[in-house]
Amino acid sequence: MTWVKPTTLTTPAVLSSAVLSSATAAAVVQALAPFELLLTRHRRAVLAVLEASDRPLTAEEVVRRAGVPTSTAYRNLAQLVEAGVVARVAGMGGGDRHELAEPFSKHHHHHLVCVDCGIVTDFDASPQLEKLIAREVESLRATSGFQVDHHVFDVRGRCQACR
Amino acid sequence: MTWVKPTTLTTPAVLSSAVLSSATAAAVVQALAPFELLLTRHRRAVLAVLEASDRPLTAEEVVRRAGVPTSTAYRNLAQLVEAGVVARVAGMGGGDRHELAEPFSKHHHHHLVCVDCGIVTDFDASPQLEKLIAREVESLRATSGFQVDHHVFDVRGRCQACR
DNA sequence: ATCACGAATGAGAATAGTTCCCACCCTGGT
DNA sequence: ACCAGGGTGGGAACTATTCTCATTCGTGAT
Repeated sequence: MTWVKPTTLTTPAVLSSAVLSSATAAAVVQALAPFELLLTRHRRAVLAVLEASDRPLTAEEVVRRAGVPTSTAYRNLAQLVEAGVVARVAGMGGGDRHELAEPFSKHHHHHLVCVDCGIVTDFDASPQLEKLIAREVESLRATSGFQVDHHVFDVRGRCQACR
Repeated sequence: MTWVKPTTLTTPAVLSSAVLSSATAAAVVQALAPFELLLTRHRRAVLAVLEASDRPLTAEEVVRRAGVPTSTAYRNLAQLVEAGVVARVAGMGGGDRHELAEPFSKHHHHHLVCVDCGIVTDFDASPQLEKLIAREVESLRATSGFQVDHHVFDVRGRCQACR
């Protein structure tokens, strides 16, 4: 009996069950175009798990949840960050974390980082604070030679589970 | 002629020229005591270069500037962070950065992080913003189960050199 | 001073996270 | 069907960090 090549991956093996919302997909395609990047099924899977998660994910978590090979996941995450579709959140061990960049995610938010387990959860700051931060960032842009991309307001401590 | 052991390191070879201020040293000794950590000459050298620097340093920079062996530098930095004498600042590549923790450094400040070269420089936020942040953190402590250690307000972008 | 003992050291091995390499695959255009 | 260009994936290579353990140091008691 001759060996037969398994069915090609039109129905990929273990890819994420999460599906990228079509609105996001459309916006992402726009954002990727200038970089000559296509929205492939792997990139779609990566973005889908990020969109589905309520907190930023490590590269390894993305690999597991999206069912994408490690090297592809890293490459795609880096390219998506480059294109501004994904934001990297600096963690304190266990690697950096990733989430959809602000224009593509639900809304502006900040992070609660557990210094023990490294888990990052989201929270909203008061509008007052946001306004004041915006003003501060603007004045920094004016006075320093710094080209400001964005700001980070993270709170660090110990989550309930780790206490 | 018999071999003679070289002079012991009472005058260490290439250790940092920076000297830890005696006020800081005294406070550090207090802080280390509960952890059964001594203020050794290596730890003193590490703290001295951190105190002398106007920006947070990577572990490798500490190794070079303090003239301390790599494994010792990492071990000591970790212990000093544990004891709350040193603060780790999450960078975005090229490794985490370290500075004296707030009670031991000159004053409260925030960071300007270059996303290209990773250099971190310090800046002060307006008192208003600080006040508002403090209030926000307090309400977080109250509403979430989170035990808040401290907050991070960093601004990211591109430094003049990298533009 | 000397001793005893726990803390500290340091060279290299071991790990974790990430990037790189490169031959092969897939898709869209002709 | 063929070609061109981006995409893929397994593993090697790299980098930052932690671990291991025999040796040395520092401090407090004698």
